[in-house]
Amino acid sequence: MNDEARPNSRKDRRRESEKLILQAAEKVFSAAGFGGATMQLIADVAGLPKANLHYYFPTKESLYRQVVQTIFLDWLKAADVFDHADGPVEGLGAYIDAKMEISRRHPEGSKVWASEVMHQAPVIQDYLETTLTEWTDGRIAVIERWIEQGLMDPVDPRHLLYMLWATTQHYADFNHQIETLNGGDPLSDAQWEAAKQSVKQIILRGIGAVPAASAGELDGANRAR
Amino acid sequence: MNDEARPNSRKDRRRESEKLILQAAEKVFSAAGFGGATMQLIADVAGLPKANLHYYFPTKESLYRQVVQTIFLDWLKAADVFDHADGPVEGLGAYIDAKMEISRRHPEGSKVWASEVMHQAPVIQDYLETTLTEWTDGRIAVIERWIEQGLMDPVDPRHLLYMLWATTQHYADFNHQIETLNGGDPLSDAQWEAAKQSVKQIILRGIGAVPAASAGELDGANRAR
DNA sequence: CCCCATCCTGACCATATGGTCAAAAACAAA
DNA sequence: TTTGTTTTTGACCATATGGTCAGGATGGGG
Repeated sequence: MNDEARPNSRKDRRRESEKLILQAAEKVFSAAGFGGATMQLIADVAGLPKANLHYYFPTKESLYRQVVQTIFLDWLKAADVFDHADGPVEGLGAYIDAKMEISRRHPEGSKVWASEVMHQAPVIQDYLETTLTEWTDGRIAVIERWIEQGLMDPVDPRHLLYMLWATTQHYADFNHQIETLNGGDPLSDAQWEAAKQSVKQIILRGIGAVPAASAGELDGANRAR
Repeated sequence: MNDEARPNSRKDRRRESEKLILQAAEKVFSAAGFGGATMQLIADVAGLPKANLHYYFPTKESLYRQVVQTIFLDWLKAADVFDHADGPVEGLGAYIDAKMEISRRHPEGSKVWASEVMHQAPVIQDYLETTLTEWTDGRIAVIERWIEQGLMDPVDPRHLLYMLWATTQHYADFNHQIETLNGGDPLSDAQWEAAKQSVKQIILRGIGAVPAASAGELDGANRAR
């Protein structure tokens, strides 16, 4: 009976309830925006009485903050693939794949994030100024190194990053528009694959990316434009 | 005295009032979303009593619908540059320039549009299904012709369009994030120019675009990949 | 078995909001 | 000036919403 490691400790159940509420909240916030979302609707989606939400999250804003925070952390984690790569083809390719996958599997989170930023980031401004700024600076350094190594053309790293964010997140934030233009159907597996390939192809070609493998041989040979 | 052509006819004043309200509404909707916007705040921004808004626009939703509609029409008009071009370098280049300029001058409109689409287009779904679908199909045909003429690589036109929308609108929808990452300052003239150049360079290079001028000479010579 | 902390919830409250309305003001036409 | 129409607006209403609270249920530890 007790071979199962403490199935329902107090902390566990609390964590489960919080998670349930957070998931419902993410759905509702993503579908209606912060202003349009109601605690009642979130409660209905979670299958809990409204007062129960307020037991775990004292205010609507605190709940919203948690949702946005969680999304941001997931986003950061997925961005790690950037580092474990020797060159832009591998690094950016993996990054695009990872972000496209997120856009496909969790479009709600992306929408909440987009909405938050569009509204002047009222609750996560500090994240933008600290964590995101640091992360961005780090990635810019990586890209600049790739440029120096002749692995890609000299493009403004900042705008390249914006382009990566824009294109990948577009498939989440505007999925409704994309579906409508697709005859009302969600993208098929093949179509998602095509989307990934298109994005990777255009961007990697657009920056003149060279596989890191060939770098060892050529070294700085193709440094000049 | 009457050399001025009927300065204040009834219709004129009505149009002016409507315009004033629509502009205020665009600001507020863009800053707070449909759900977060209040008629009272729109009225304050417009400098009119709230009841007056309801004289011109019976409901909040009708006002919102007008705002979105106007934005969409502006967007369509700007997209015409696409047609008056012989090849991708000129056509897509001009299109990117035009959309970047809109993102810079009227980020509010772009945000309202993004918000509307993110929320499943509750009020302009019909536009997506009719006008936007037709416009998209037309542009896809143009791009396919360019590909046939060997003016660019064979890329999926649909995903290319999404990429154009995503990258250009990103500078409007996420302008707050971009400003934060820019040290809290808006992009300077030079930075906007750099953004435009980066986007154009990467995309045009990414699709292997060739100036139409060289097409007359080479014709289909470089058709194969 | 009892106790106490944690958890749950129906009922309730204060406020904000979209929208209405009747009366006044403005104004063009006669 | 008079008249009829359009426009303006303060006061008002019904409702929805975020949040509170007191009392009850639950369940682990003694």
